[in-house]
Amino acid sequence: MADADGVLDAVGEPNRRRLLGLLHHQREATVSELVAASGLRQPQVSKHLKVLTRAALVSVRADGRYRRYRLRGEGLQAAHDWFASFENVWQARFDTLDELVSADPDPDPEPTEEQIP
Amino acid sequence: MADADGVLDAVGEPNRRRLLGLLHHQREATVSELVAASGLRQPQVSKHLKVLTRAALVSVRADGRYRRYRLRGEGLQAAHDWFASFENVWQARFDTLDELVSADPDPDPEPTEEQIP
DNA sequence: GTCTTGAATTCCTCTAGAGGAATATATAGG
DNA sequence: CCTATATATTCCTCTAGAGGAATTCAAGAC
Repeated sequence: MADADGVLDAVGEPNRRRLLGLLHHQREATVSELVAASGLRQPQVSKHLKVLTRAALVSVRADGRYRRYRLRGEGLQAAHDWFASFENVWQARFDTLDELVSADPDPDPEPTEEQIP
Repeated sequence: MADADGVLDAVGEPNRRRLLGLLHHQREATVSELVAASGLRQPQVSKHLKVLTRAALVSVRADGRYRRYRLRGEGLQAAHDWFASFENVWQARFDTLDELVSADPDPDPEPTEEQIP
C-alpha cells in the first residue's frame, strides 16, 4: 500500500519535510499547531497534509473540530527501505576510491573525478 | 557536503530514480547506455545526471569521449540517514494501533482513521 | 438560533522544472 | 584536414504544482 515511489514524490518538497519533522517532535499535532510552527498558512498546510496522507506518511484522527495528525511508520519505512537497497554502494568504501585500490598500478593522477571543467 | 535536503529534492523525480536504479545494477554506465536503458532522450538524461551530480548521488569519470557515471554512496547514505531518524516511528508498532493498546478501554469503534468522509 | 473557531476546498496566478529540438563542444578515426 | 560519435548546453514550450485569497463546512460556545 505504501509504495516508495509515492512517498519519495511526496517528500520531494521542502515544506512537507518540515511538517514531517514537526510531527516527529510532537508525536501528534493539529493543523493550527502546524500552521503556527511552520509559518505556512492554513490552506497550504492542509494541502500538504493531504499529500502526505495519500502517501501514507501521516494519519488523521478527528477530535471535535480538530484534526489530530501524526506520523505513520508505513510510508517512512518504505522510503527508508528503498534507500537501504543501495546500502552496498556506500558500505563497500569504493566511493571515489576504487581505482586507487584496483589491480591497475597506473601512476597517472587521474584529474580527480567530479572536476571536468 | 551531501545534505539530505538536496538529495531528497533530486530523488523526488521518477526518471531520476530510474537512472539511479539502472546505475545500481550496472555499477558504471555511459550516458548512451543510460539513454538506451531508460528510454529517455539524451539531453534529458544529461540534465538529470547533472542534477544527480550536484546532489552528490553520482560521480563522473571522463574516458575519452565517454563519460562514465556511477553511484556515489555519500548522497544516498545522507537520505537513508534522514529516514532512519524516523525509525522509532515504525519500530514501536504504535501505528494506527496505539489507541487500542492504550490504558483507555473505550469500546467505541473509532471510525477507523483515514476515513473521514 | 448566532457567532466563532478549526479545517478543508475552490479558484486563481505564477513559477520551477521536465521534455523536445536544435546546436555546441569534444574526442576518435579516417 | 573532415567526419562521425558522445555528451553537454541552449532555447523554447508547456504542464504540474505551490502559494494566496476567499469560500465552505463542521463543531463548539453562547
